[in-house]
Amino acid sequence: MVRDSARDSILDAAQAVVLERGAGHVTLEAVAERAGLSKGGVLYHFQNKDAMLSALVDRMVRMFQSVVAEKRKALGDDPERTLEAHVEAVFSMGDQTMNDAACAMLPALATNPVLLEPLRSFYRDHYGELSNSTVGPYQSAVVSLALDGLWLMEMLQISPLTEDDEAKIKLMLLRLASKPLPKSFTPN
Amino acid sequence: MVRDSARDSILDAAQAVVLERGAGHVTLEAVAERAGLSKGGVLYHFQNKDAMLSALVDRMVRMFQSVVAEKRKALGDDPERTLEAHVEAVFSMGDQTMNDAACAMLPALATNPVLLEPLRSFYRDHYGELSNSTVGPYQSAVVSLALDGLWLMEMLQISPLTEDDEAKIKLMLLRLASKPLPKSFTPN
DNA sequence: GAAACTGTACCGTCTGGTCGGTTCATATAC
DNA sequence: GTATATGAACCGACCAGACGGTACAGTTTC
Repeated sequence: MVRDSARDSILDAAQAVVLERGAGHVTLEAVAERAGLSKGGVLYHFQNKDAMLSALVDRMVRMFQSVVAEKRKALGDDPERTLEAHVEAVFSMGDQTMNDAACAMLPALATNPVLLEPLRSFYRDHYGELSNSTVGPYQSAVVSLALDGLWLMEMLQISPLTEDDEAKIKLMLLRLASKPLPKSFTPN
Repeated sequence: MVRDSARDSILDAAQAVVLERGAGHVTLEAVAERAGLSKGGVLYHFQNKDAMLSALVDRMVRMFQSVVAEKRKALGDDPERTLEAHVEAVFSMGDQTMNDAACAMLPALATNPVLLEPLRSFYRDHYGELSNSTVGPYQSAVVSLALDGLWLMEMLQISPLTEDDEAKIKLMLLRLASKPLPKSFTPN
């Protein structure tokens, strides 16, 4: 994880602005002020606003990918266990980082959905890999969707789940990610 | 479902604008043009922009609640089967309506997260009810989170799932919503 | 003719983006 | 070792356009 300090501190500032004022109020001036420089300074580092928002999405996707890769490595780089790695990754991030992820995606979604392309491509790859899982594509999808649901809760800041709840849910998801369900639960 | 034709057609137009130009480009003028009247006309029906976005959220939450209520009734108004009703409701909506729901929430999220309060209150109630389910709170939560995940996919327009996939997933979720998992999957 | 509705003109503000500086550290020349 | 030059980082004034909102006049409906 290499940090270009100037660019990264601007992106950090942008996320902070999302958190404090909402995704629709991410202006160049607001970001500049939060980052401790002027609008001109921000535009020196990013060609335009879209480039900044795009970088925000990009950075977050890469970060998450690296966490997944790390967890996958810890599980022996077994393609059948990618889903487990995914579950581990999400829960290892914690609410804070999950919120950061939301703050990175929301401005892009608000101003120009095209900027979410890196995220879309990530999801395509991810769902593509799910067919390799021990538990089959549909059970995998359910687990994966539940993780996304957790993310949505964080994004809209409406999660009514306690940490204890989340720990229990993690356990259940880990088992659902590694052990096929009895036939009475599966389609066909 | 009572429709105040003028107000509702403006709200429809607003959702269309979200779909076509993105949540950040929902301006009074754009909505007016799409609805076939002028900005003044829109502002006659809604005190200001926030009121319009708020009405958008409100309408969607009420719509979804009524669908859930309908499905619950069809299942005999059994508190233990509320979760099943919820699953049925989500899948009965289809991609189109799910997308509409996203289009109703996104502008509020972008301009003023406070406007999402009706949605938050809905989720609080919903998760409160989950403890009554036959399948216990954690399994319920997993099912519910998966539904939210589906919604998120639609919201970010990144769902790589085919209709066939979704049908299979629905089946699995319905079973997970009505039959407790074997002990080997549950915490404790 | 009153109430409901719609259009038009306009104002003040905000925003993205441009552009011509300024600072300052480092490199090069002599 | 001093003078000159270079380039990266950044500032701040400014502009054109978009936006939310107001005021008010006109139209339609009953």
